[in-house]
Amino acid sequence: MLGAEGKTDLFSSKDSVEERRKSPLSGGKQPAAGSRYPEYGFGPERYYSPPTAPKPTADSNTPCSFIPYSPSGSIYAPSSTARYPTSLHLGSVGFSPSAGPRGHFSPAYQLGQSPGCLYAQYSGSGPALGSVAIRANGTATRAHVDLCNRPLWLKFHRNQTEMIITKQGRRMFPFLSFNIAGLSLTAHYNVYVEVALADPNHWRFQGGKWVTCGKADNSSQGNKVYIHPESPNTGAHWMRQEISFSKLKLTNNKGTNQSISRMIILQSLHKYQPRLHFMEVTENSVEEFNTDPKTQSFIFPETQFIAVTAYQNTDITQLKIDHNPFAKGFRDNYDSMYTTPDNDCLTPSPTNSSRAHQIVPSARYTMQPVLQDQFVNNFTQKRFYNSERAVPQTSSLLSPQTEDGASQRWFVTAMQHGTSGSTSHKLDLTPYEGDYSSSLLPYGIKSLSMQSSHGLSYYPDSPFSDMANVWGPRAAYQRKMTPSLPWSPRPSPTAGFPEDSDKVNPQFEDEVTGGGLTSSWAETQPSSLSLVKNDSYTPVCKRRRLSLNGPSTEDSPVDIKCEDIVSVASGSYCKEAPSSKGMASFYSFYTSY
DNA sequence: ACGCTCGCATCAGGTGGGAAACGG
DNA sequence: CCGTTTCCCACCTGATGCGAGCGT
Repeated sequence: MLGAEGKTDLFSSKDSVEERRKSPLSGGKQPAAGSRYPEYGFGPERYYSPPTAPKPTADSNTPCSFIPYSPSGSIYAPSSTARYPTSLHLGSVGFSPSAGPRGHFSPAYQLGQSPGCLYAQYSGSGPALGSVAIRANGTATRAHVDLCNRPLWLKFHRNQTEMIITKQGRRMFPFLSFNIAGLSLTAHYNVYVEVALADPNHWRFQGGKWVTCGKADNSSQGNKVYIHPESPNTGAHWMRQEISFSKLKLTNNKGTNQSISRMIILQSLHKYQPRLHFMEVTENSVEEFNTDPKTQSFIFPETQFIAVTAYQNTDITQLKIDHNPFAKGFRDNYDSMYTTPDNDCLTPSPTNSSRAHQIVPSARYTMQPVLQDQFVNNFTQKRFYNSERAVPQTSSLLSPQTEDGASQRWFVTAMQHGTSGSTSHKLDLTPYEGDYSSSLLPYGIKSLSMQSSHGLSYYPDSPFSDMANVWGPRAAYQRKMTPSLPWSPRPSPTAGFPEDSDKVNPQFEDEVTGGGLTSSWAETQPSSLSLVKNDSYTPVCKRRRLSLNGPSTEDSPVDIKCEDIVSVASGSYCKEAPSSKGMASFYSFYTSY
């Protein structure tokens, strides 16, 4: 059930967006380039949803004006608009057996309606939204989106994700990052994220729990949309790499003049649901915002969060500290993290977790399910992508991408029903319980944790910039290209790199098919990783608050192992690199820090 | 001489903690 | 009074510029 959440299919095909807009920082027109990914998709019969969505209201200030199709469920429509019944939720009414229960790449569930509110009774039973966009020519275009860092999102979601909002704007963490497939290669799209109220309540953190406290302030004004700076761009472009919104900032400053392009204005203590939109545009309609372009929208319930000006739940705080590189200075020392009661999954090794995350290659290229973290590591890319872009998707017995899908459970631990009190808003992860023991590495592997280090790129932007160095113009343009005017000529990233299709597609295919990972390397990798840890770890005590929720130990072993798995998987990734030079770099890297 | 790579230093910006300020 | 917001701090990452070293 939960497995379907990682992948969502559009639920709204033809959507009139009130604030249809073009990015001022548009990318350029790009000749149709070979897509790295074929138009993967599933039969329309499985994802069909009403192609004709109701026209949105003209209330541009209302997030819900973007929501043409109510079954999106998780978005709360302020009473003022009253377009969306609060009882809507995502129902799991369809299941794709062909895709298999593979977690990240699990089949999408068809969107359905059923009693209950998604936001009020989040069961996680049918988060994936499916639908089919009907093209003008009558042929259905199927697009589906993967939430790249879904495992990390799930970690946060278990504790009710909180996002800091500040006057100057605070980046989201985890940030939104997607992979999409199924777009028209040549069609142009604007990609943007909208953050809408997820429910009608005002929330308060009380007694270690998030509880509702009155009604939400529906009068919220201000920008709720963040347009991806590379918009507009071709479907080929969007499908080529992760679509990252790492620069998206959240603010509570309604007076900010940056809000339109860079910030989304939210209200503290309100629950929000980010939504991804792909708006197909045509050259002729670039400046015509009154046209009615096709818009495909996606919702990932696990990205729901409560906006706060200060963290309330210390578990969330710890998760942020453990996973956000910019908060590395707040990380506790290794020993305490493994001896204190709260060394649960939320606080895996500051070292291994971060390194593991860093070492994770772009989810785009393979280990997405394994790599539960946000980051794409430029270190990894620098050292491995150049020698073998086809990454080790195939690498490891540790990969969650096992065909049986059990590995997915690695990244999802049991709900802590008693801890946050917001269980009703959490994904029901129980289906993932019980399989840890059979699929996880020995705890001892913890020793393989790697010291988090510096100089690593966490955000997709950087990785790509590094890839630029390694892959040449194809990747280089990703970063070096400056936001250009709409439709400005842009090099075709794939045109000059015919190998892309050869190397990347197979990977993607592997993802889809649940390509297995070789296990041989896993037996050897630990030693090197252990060495790393021993050499690099330096205990540092930092202040740390204790969670009001108390230790959540039930799943800690799982997460710990999970982290380790990532580390090991990363190692496998390294080993996969055919270049001995790359390996040398790898080892020197770890021994030097 | 020129171009390239590498390492270092610097700076901008992101992070959560904690105390003070604010407001109902 | 209490909950929330704001501000400042130390710490960290990442981008950039510069110079040294090396090869052509």
